[in-house]
Amino acid sequence: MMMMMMGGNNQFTTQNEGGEPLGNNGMNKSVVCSGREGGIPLKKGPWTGTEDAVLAEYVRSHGEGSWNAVQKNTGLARCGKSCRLRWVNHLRPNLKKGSFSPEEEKIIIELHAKMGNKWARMATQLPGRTDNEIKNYWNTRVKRRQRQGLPLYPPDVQPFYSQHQHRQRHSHPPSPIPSPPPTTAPNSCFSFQTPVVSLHTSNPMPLHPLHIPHRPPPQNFLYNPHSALTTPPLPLQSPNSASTPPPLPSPSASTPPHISPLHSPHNPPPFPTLPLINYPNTTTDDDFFHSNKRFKHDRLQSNNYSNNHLDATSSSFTLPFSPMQHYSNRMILDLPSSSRTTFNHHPHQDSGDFYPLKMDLRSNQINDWRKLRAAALCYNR
DNA sequence: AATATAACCAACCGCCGACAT
DNA sequence: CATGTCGGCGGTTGGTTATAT
Repeated sequence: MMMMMMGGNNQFTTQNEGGEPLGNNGMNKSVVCSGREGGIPLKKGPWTGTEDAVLAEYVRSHGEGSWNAVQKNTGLARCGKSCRLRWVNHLRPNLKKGSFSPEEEKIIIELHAKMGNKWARMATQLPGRTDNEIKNYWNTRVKRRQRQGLPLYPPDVQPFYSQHQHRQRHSHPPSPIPSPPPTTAPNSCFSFQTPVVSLHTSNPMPLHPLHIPHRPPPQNFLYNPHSALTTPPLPLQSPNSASTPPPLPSPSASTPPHISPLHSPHNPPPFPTLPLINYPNTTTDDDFFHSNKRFKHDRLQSNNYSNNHLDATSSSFTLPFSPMQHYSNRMILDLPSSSRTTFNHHPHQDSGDFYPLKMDLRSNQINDWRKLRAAALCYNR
């Protein structure tokens, strides 16, 4: 418990005697997962390692799907949606972590040019990557390119847009930036709107790296939830950008120009917009990325990661660490995964491959998360 | 050293379609 | 056929960290 208080972050799990969450974290808005199932108040916010272990063990035993059964059968105070998301984005095997490789980035750009914001579909083309990762990457890229006044797509990538828009999933504009309603402006400027396309690729979903059969409902193993605290939110920032680029020609003669919600003769964009493709003298992606300090840093981290971590494609290794054993011992640091602690972990001394207590640290503070995940999955295998 | 900004990331929300009842 | 449930998807939010000023 003392270790919970350590570190550069003052967020830590607090709970009362019954394990009822006292504090909240920033994610804790209105409850979408009904908030309470079977009398157990559902927890929100960052996952702890213990919760991860419970979920991973459950999926290992019973297979994917029936996510709502997780809470019922394990006592894990998470709604089915949350369990599924956690599994898909963090716990399932063969997930790649770390920065995207240049090749992956190129693929993402090409895929986005082809299919727009179809993150899940794009993820099927990038083994080990999740739609959330791709989405985050793209959104960051959009912001960065906009701020830099650079085109979203490199010159060799031509966005391909369909004849008509797909259904709009939401009534509100899907833009990360407030924008006027779409118009029929003939010229296509940089747009945050989803350029939905007619997909030529009907690639089937690749086989799941870990084929987990569905199994009948399980025996229960109960779990005691915990909670997290938070800090107040920060104000949003408005983007600033470079000069307005010249209008672009339609991507193809057979397809109508992409309609930008940011550009209209009647509703001029509230801020300069970017072109969808590059101009002759603009910086290429690679130029930009390699002049980007954060990018270099990420590459460095990525290299370190690949040097210090196991092969992402490997899903069949074992560790002395057993998450469930750890869980059952209840000798845990059940910090929320948003918590930071000065955990005495030395990446260059990992050769011992023993990870005490880490199950209950935030996932992104666990350097060898893949090992941890694999350990959870390989337990008792 | 302190503050501001950018980038990254995890997780939530609402909507939708498929399916069961 | 209507309704409810569940799982999936895309958009968005907000916390944390790294870097710049």
